Amino acid sequence: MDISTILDNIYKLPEQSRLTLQNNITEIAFQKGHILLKANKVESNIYLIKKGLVRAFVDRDNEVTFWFGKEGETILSMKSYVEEQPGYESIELLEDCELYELKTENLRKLFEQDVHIANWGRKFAEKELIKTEERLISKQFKNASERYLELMKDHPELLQRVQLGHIASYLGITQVSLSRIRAELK
Amino acid sequence: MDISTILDNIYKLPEQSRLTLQNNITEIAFQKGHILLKANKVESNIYLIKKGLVRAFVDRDNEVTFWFGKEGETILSMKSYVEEQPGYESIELLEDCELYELKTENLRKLFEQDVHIANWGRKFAEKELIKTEERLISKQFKNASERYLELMKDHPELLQRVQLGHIASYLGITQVSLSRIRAELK
DNA sequence: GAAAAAATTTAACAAATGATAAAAAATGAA
DNA sequence: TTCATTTTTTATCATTTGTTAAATTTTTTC
Repeated sequence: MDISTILDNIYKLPEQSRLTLQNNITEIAFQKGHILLKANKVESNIYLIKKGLVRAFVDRDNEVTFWFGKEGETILSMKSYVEEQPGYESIELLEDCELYELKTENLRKLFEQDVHIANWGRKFAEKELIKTEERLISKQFKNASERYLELMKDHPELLQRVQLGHIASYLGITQVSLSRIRAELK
Repeated sequence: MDISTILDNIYKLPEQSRLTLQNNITEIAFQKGHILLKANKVESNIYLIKKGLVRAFVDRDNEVTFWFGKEGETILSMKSYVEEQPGYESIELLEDCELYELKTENLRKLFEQDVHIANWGRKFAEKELIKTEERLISKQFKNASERYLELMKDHPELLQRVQLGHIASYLGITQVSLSRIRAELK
């Protein structure tokens, strides 16, 4: 996926501002299995996914996947990006990935200098917020089986690309529970 | 709570920008029980809470409370604010409230005109996003009893100000389960 | 302050999900 | 392909949470 398409999908920027932003972006590739961002670390880059698939997870007693990112989506440590604090999430590449890299520091400067880029950053946060809020509500309204069906409907390709252990974790259940749910649906 | 304090707590604005924003804000009061925002309606205002307490809820078969707002916090229909689409949430006043009112339309114009206000809007969304993401992760990591203890620790005053049915709903459990949890903790 | 209404707790049983272990299936490496 | 490893499913039993109904407590209204 082309960088200008990705940027425009978040918020349509005037040509000049888009080029300014693009000038701060470089391309980089990593292999499946690579840990791109590490928990408890202030991360200094954000990434836009040109190609590939990643997951964000938190690791306490058990490992909980709470986000999947695919083509067009943005990878960042939210705490690092927003508060310049160590984040709670790690990012693992589930496939070989081609990424666009952008230094948080540069982005912060652009936010101060260019009203359009500031609004691009605002729209990005707002759209992520809506997605997160919808997931929270879904979690509160629906049982595991309904959430699984919802995921199948909204993101069927994830089931092809991600192993079920991660899907189960994302849905907030154990892998055993997910297997049971899948068996009941047959 | 003073309007300039509320605005500055989100993001410290230069004097001039803060005054511009304040010039678009009026004060208004409503009584406990008033429904401030209605689901499935494009809302044209956002509110900052000077005094009082509100809840956001979604109403399908059952009613689910997914947010409480108190002094200093911002009330809005996220979908209306972000996408100018009908929202899924209603807002009910749990106490008599004094509010600061701001027209979404005016705010949108200010976002285009003033880079500081655009960044204020960005910070607002980013901070809400972190809070929502933390709740989602808490929901995935912790059982009901742990989430209750966490709420007691982080927002003890809510338990004084909100009836337990709403708290239970916020925690994603039934009121009966919450009663059981509270009994076990004694 | 008494009666009515609303909120909270308790109890009993049902359903959903978790934990552990083992079996089966799928994937990857030699 | 074949063997080893990883992933997924199945089975059993334990725990958590839900459902319904009734009892109790608190709040509101007259």
